[in-house]
Amino acid sequence: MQISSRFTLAVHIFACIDTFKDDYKVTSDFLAGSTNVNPVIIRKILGQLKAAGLVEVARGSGGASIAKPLDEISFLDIYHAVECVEKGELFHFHENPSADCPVGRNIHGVLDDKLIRVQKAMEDELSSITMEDVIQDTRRLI
Amino acid sequence: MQISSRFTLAVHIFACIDTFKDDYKVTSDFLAGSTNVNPVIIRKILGQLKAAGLVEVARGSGGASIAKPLDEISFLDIYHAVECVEKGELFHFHENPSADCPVGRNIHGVLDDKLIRVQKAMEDELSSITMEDVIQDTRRLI
DNA sequence: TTTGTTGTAATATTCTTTGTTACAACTAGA
DNA sequence: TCTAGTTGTAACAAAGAATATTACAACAAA
Repeated sequence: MQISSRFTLAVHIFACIDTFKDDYKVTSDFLAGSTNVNPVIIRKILGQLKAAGLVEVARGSGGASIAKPLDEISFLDIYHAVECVEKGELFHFHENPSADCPVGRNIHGVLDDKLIRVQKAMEDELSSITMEDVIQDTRRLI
Repeated sequence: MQISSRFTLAVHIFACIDTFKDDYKVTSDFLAGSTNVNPVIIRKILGQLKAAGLVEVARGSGGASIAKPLDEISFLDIYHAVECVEKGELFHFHENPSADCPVGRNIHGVLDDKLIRVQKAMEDELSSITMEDVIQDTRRLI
């Protein structure tokens, strides 16, 4: 399985808010148009980003804005905010290895630290990329 | 979403084959018992590992064996063999960003290389761990 | 008060994973 | 050759997750 598109959606949302902040009120409908994703999904993601302190959303009057300097918003912040992976565990372990088998009994003890190493390598790379990088590349391309 | 349990299952399968190779015929039923997973699922994974040249499976008489030295079987080999992630793309990109929006039009151009960097960091770490490591730790614990 | 928006619930749809049943093809050994 | 046990695979079921959709109350600004 792949990591939920909520992640790329969230990055897209940030890019839109920053790009259009001076010219448009960036609402969930506006973002739904740019991403081609249902506005309710957008609102849910905005809610998660808001809960993580990454954006502010104007209830009633409408519109979203970015709550922090772009270089302080890393991909890892976004990834955690939108909960792409349950309980923070990248690998789905088979649930009930047999306790009667020497291998089944010890497979968690053997594997867990290795899986965490892999996950950490990925998260370290995520934390090295920020929305500042994305916005600079976006401006260059537009 | 998490990475399919086929990955941890495959590692478990290798550990079982190596541990029990001298004392038992390691069949899909045997492995189903150790992992607590349906034997048909086990056979499907064994089929994928066989297609990747990592194991041999005796049709008819039954039983699986490991096809290569343990230190030449990396987690990345296994991960690719069992196709945990479709098309090798770790991140699921939202499908149809709007071509009418400057951001939607360019989001792939901006994001793709960054996502590949993250994926590569993970795969590099996967390739640094081998079944030899797993077997040594398993023997220590048993 | 009107208008447009957010937050959220409820439900539907689609997709993927995993489980299950069934059985033909196969191999070794009696 | 026959038997017993196994693999490979198809077909289908069940469960779970992601995403879409509809609906509407709460809200804020003009």
